[in-house]
Amino acid sequence: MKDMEKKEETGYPQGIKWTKQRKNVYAVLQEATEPLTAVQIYHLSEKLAEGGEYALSTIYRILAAFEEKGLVSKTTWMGDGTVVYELNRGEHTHYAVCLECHKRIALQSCPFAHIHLDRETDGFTVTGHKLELYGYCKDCRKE
Amino acid sequence: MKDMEKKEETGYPQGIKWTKQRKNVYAVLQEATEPLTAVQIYHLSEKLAEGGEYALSTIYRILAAFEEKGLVSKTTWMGDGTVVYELNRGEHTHYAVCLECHKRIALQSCPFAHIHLDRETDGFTVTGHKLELYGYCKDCRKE
DNA sequence: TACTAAATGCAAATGAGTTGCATTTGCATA
DNA sequence: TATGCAAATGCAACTCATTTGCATTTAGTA
Repeated sequence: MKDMEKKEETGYPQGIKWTKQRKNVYAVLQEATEPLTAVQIYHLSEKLAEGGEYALSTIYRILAAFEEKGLVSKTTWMGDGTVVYELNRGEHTHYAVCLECHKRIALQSCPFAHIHLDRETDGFTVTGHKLELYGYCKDCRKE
Repeated sequence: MKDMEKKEETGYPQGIKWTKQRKNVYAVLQEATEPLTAVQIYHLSEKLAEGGEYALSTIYRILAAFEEKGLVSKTTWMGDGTVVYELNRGEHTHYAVCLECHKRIALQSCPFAHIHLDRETDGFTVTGHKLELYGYCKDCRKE
């Protein structure tokens, strides 16, 4: 009871069992500047753990648990279907993907910010969207 | 030489070896009203073949070949990463996906038809895009 | 019609992700 | 602080989609 405040001080969302592997996965996601694959998260977490070996299946279970709690969102790169995870920070980001070098460039703003998407989809209530642009980045652009 | 015209009469794009399995895959794709998975194409082609058994690996190889020739485009449903194939008909279609029943509703038009997407992505030349809307269809909408 | 490179079938391999089960561990409570 | 148990973990085996090597067949040409 008296530890209630202490628990909140941890900075971790409540209502989850905070094992060391979960803490590490969470830390990895917080430091990430881009969505990551499960395998990337797995390697980065093991690096944080220094010597501790993790089971990949545990990473998948942790990510599934985080997703269920609304902590993490799971998406796929549209181009190739790669599944990636990122911390749910409230905003959403779209990417432009270079067809040559496969680099991803985050768009500063969502092109739909001021567009009503639901106009044409009669009967359908739009709650979200995903967008990916394709083309060539300035390094790969053919001249 | 004298068969040149006959070959063109087949209606098949030239420059590819037209085996019976390729003809069937092509026919399946032409009849399709939606992008299909490799396994769906596999079953539908076998149905067309009436008794002839196909190797699934052949279907994958045919689809890869068609894609390389620019005949087919391979994409993924963004939501779940399912890989699907469709004939390259020049136009592109976006879908609204119901989060409840997973039905896909094709949008009649592309919201970007008259929007310049490249404005904000300085240095990046946009050549294409993918969009998926999420929400609830009229049957599943919560009231 | 015969030849050859490309296409096919088959079976085995790969890679991502999942699952069952025995063991370990947060964390709530006594 | 010690204790108990539900939840989390590790491991290995499994599934599912896709790929690959290799021997055989076949379309299209010379």
